[in-house]
Amino acid sequence: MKNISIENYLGEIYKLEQRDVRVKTNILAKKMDISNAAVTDMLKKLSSNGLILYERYKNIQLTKKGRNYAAVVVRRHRIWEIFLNQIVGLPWDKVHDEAHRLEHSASDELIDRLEEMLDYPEFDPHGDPIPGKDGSIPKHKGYLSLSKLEKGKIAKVVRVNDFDDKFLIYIKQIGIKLDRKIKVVNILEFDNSLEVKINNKNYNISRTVAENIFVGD
Amino acid sequence: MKNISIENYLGEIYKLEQRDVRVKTNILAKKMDISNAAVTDMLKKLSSNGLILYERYKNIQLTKKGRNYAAVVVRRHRIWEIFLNQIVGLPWDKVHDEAHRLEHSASDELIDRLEEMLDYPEFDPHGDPIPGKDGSIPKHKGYLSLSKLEKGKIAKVVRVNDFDDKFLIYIKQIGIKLDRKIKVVNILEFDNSLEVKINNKNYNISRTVAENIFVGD
DNA sequence: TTATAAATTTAAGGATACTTAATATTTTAT
DNA sequence: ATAAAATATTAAGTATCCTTAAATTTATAA
Repeated sequence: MKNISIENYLGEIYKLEQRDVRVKTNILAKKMDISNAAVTDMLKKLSSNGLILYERYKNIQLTKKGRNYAAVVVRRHRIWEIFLNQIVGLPWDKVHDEAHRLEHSASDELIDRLEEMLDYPEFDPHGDPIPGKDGSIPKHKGYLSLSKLEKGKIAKVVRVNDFDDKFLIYIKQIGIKLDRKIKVVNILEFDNSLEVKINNKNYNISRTVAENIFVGD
Repeated sequence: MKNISIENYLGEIYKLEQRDVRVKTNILAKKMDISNAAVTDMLKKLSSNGLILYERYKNIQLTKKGRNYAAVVVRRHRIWEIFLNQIVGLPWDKVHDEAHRLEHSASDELIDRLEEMLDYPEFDPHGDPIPGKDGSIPKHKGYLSLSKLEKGKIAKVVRVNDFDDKFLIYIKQIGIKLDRKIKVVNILEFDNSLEVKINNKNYNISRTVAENIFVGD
């Protein structure tokens, strides 16, 4: 039987590693809203199961075995997200939590069937890649953060960070969605915020917001 | 947060009550493949939560509160079953187990959305009724067990018991599905088995099989 | 450099939902 | 009616995954 707790830890670690974040007890505890002590306990368990490399007080890393398993978990999650968005019609900002609960419950056969229904998508509704069965990860072309896009340039949104519903609701409200074109009109020196043009309207967005939006060709 | 274990117990008790089966420790233990002792423990908990009426060594019964909650659980399960069967295209004999895992994970909003997509169905793929939000239970017309149908009569299948995949696979293989017409050609005295006509072919089915198939007008 | 802050781990303990073994009660068959 | 069988409960214990508090280690900043 699937160990839901282990799967959740692996998924979180995997997503952090993908973003090149150093994975530490503290971060995991905050992500999962549990105590640091609980995380330490579980890290020992993951380590003894050969899923992570772990030394006291050091950063942790997935082993090959751990990464393979984690990719399966993340794959399930993202396929559910697309399914809920495209087939069921749930809005962008609702699919993450729902998929998080469903991701441990579906059989491999069901996930495969959903993937088939969706015609083998490469990216989920937030632009996050769907790991293949072999663990391979699709890449966006010309990928960079909106906060790094030069003044005057235009690019299209290919991914947004999905860890905060309120953020998603906010950017949806100003017209940001996948494939939408954005122009950086100006970068304001005094607070580093950006003036951007979306759908022919100008908005001022904070640097923090821009850092969580990613564009590509 | 939902207590999955409690929900599973309530669902099982509810389904037994619907079939007018006396609900006892033993039956629950077998259904859920756990020890009698574990069931006794949980019955005390359900009782102290006001979900069942429980006295040592006696049959148990859902309270109003317990029945309302159980109806929600069963409702979720059966809506998932129909969704998996009709929208996702899973076969008859696969949907039960899959739905059982998914039934605790979906939000109320998702269940409502699935129900809407399915155009508010009354019965699941096995013919079991979907409890309404108010706990009301749709009824089949002229409902009775195939084993009670008189010799020479024809009726259509409206429900089959779903507690055994192998049973479902067997009856599917001889052409039995919902709305299919069945004629009782003969009842064999020496073993009470039935000769039935399905799709213009004759089959001999055991009394046990017939008892798990239900027909109506 | 060193004091302080932050992060991490250890220790002790709690809730949940199981287990097996022993005991108690009810049911069934003679 | 009563012995045997079946069922149910209690008791003791386990695994999992959390908690808080105290101790340890690492990082930061004066």
